Amino acid sequence: MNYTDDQRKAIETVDKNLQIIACAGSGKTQVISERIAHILDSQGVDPSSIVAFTFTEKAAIELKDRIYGICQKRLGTDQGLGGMYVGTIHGYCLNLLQEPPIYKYLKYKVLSDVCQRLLIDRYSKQSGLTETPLLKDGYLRRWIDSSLYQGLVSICAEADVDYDKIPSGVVASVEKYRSLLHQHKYLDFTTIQMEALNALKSHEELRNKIKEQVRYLIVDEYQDINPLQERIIKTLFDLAGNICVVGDDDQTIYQWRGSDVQNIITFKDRYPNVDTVSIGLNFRSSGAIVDSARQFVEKIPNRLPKKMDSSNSQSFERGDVLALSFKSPVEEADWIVGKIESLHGAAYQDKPHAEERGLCYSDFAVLLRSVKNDARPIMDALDAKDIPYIVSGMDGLFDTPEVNAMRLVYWFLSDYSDGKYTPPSISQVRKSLVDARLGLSQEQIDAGCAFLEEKKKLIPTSNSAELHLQRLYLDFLGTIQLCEEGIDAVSKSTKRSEIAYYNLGKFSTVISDFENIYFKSSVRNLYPEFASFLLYRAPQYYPEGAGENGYGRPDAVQIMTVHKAKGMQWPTVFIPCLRKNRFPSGGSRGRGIFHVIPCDAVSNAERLKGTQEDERRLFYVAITRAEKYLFCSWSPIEEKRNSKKISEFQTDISRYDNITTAEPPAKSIRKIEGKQRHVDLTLPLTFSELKYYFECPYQFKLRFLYGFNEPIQQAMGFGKSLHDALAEIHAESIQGTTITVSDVDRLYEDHFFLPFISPANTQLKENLEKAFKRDLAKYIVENSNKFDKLEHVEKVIELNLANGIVVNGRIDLIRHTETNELTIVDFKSDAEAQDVETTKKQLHIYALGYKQLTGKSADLIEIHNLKHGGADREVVTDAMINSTVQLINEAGADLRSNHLEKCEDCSKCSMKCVCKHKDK
DNA sequence: AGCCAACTGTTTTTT
DNA sequence: ACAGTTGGCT
Repeated sequence: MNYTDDQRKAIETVDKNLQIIACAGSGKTQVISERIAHILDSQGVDPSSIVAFTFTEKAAIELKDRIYGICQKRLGTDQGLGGMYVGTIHGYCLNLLQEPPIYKYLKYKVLSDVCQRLLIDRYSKQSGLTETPLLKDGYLRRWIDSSLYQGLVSICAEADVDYDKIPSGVVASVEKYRSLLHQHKYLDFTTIQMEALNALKSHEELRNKIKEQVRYLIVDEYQDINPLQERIIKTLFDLAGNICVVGDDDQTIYQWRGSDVQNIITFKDRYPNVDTVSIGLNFRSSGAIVDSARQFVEKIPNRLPKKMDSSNSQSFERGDVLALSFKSPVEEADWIVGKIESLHGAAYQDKPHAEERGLCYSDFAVLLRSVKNDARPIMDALDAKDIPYIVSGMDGLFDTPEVNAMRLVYWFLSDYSDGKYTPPSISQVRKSLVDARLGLSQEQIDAGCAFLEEKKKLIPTSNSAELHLQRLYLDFLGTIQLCEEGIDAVSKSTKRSEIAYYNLGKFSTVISDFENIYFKSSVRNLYPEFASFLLYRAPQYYPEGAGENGYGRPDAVQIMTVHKAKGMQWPTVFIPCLRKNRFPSGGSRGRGIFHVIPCDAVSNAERLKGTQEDERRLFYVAITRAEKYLFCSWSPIEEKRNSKKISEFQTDISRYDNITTAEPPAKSIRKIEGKQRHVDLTLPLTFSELKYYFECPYQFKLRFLYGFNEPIQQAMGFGKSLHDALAEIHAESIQGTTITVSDVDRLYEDHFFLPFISPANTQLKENLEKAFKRDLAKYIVENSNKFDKLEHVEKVIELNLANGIVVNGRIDLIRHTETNELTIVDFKSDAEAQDVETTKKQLHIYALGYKQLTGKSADLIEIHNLKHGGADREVVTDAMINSTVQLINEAGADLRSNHLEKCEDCSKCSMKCVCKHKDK
């Protein structure tokens, strides 16, 4: 590959600290990958001395893939590369907290955004929510201000905050929230980083471990780092000694979420011995687009100096870049769809000298400031012409008929009413089930209604597990004998069944989120709480997502926000709806965090409110997504007061020479056969996912593509507790500590945690406690003679297969036998009813992954049953491993083609309620 | 130019 | 829920 002088300098500067300013389309990922390969190659360092942070998990996968590719080609091997850390800061911090020498956080669970808000609301007083005073007067209110409070608790930890300026009531509330998290053993995304920073600063063992291991720190998207993350980076740098940050101050788009562009602007003043390289040649877009983008972004004051040029990899003809006005959104949408039709199939070269191909629907993107508010007319226009599209970010899961029916089901069961809503009758529920067009017969619906009426009677008095929300959901779907194939029968559109199942699966996820927090409520209270959640809050928490599921790349027009589009590119980009108050955004009004804390308590607080400059950077990101065709447009919405005027950005770009404000007369466009752009898509899988595929491919689909979940059980956490205790035993043994039966009580205190057990169920709790101590003691007695032969605990492996499949997993234990055979060990508590054959496949994958990581082959695999003691042992052979690899490859092919068939044996399957056929 | 009632409502990643 | 924008009216 040929590099420009600047790119080459960026790649080869490894002994000094480095700041790379990478403009849009400048080949940033390639340069970072090449630089990392260069470090490995020329410095001869161990891959595990490299830590690279990316902004998203998706970016991490892409970067890793690129590094592996280069190393394989250059060094002829990818051995050991799994030891490198390439991933998000969050992921790295979580690893720090859950790997030796820290054991405390093993039992902690990461709280998702939705669950965090549920927790805050459920414990509205203990979380500090309703005790948080406003600056004027009054307090934050339950349900209404919880998302504000969520923002507040993160800002307090993530921003540079002057606590002296924050009202003491607010400080006390945030402290209450943090102790609530600890009490329930939760980590939210902010706390992960906060605690990791504390550990990095004060845990000497951890500091030594990192100091020994890490040499090179690389931070991508450095402009979107928040102050807390910067503190983590600085602390790591002090231990590692070398840092390279990559970013572009012009593309800072997450400042409203706390990222601070000052980090990149002042980087060279804050770190020693820094070289700066600006890579500014744009290989993506035509000269006209790059010129326009440059003119547009140069109006921002205080930018880092940089040159921006186009390599002219796309030619420009007048008319390729337009800024148009229309009379109404409908007219605007119709024009867009017309343009898509006229360019569909147009001959296109992805790069100079590349083979020509015809443009496909997936080569068109519609980028919006607000999908929720502006996507509708465009979707309607695409629907009218039967053009496939994918929208991301639309609300409306709860507007779909099938989810609406399920919401009525729970509303009916709960009998929930308040000033605004009264519960539906069974006939309304029946009607909603009919309207959902799920292919149900009269008899099936009758059976379902009878089931509901019967269960409803039990709710006020019973606390049976049968009545927990998820159990009842699956039982109800089983009673009406729902099956995916049945749905097509009533509908002509073939996709209807997948969409309905996807939405119903999402509803199962909604229940899981809710029960995660509310599981211990009595059934009597659970239902009304859930009903009010479904009525008031859930609709805003969950986006409609059908369409983006699956592992394939559908040939469809993409409709998304500019934020989502960051890092992507298309031959053709539409940026419509450029109205005043929309783009640049008029901003949000109403109560915000600065009604709770004063502005001057947070340094650089402006950024959190959103400024014109931020909007300008966002628009710059939008236009630089286009390769050749860029169509900006606007139209007034007559009936909306604030939507009648043109965006100042549209006016601005209309002045530029290359931009044409009226469409030139149509020319004939040469069309050839369409072909989707080739992209190597890696397919990341974890072993726990793959396990379900091995059991039944359709079950995999139900769980991971649709989102169906199993009911929560009170004993959940038992196997995990044992597992965590074993991890500590082994890790401490490797350190030379002698572990004996006398440690069991301490291990019990540190690791035994059952998040869902009801306090009333003392019998179960006692039994599990005893089982925990007994199993652990038995294991120590039977195995402590081998504790001096351990090699690794909880070894992370990443298995890369030739066709882009990457399997992630963790090996419980690796040790030697008396005769020095290398053994891969896995522990099963009796509660985990995993089939032995499946476990063997798991260990074969681990054996292969271990070989890829270390070059060493395992001789044996060993499966321990902790309840009964003893272990099964088997010799590892190439034939066994090859047949497992074969199976994974088949799985990959099936996943990519969405060909996930039902298996024969449903007897043990917990998903059979939503699988079995009508006639069985 | 200044006043005021009517109107209106963003973006989302992180295990 | 609330506060900034808009546009009609003085």
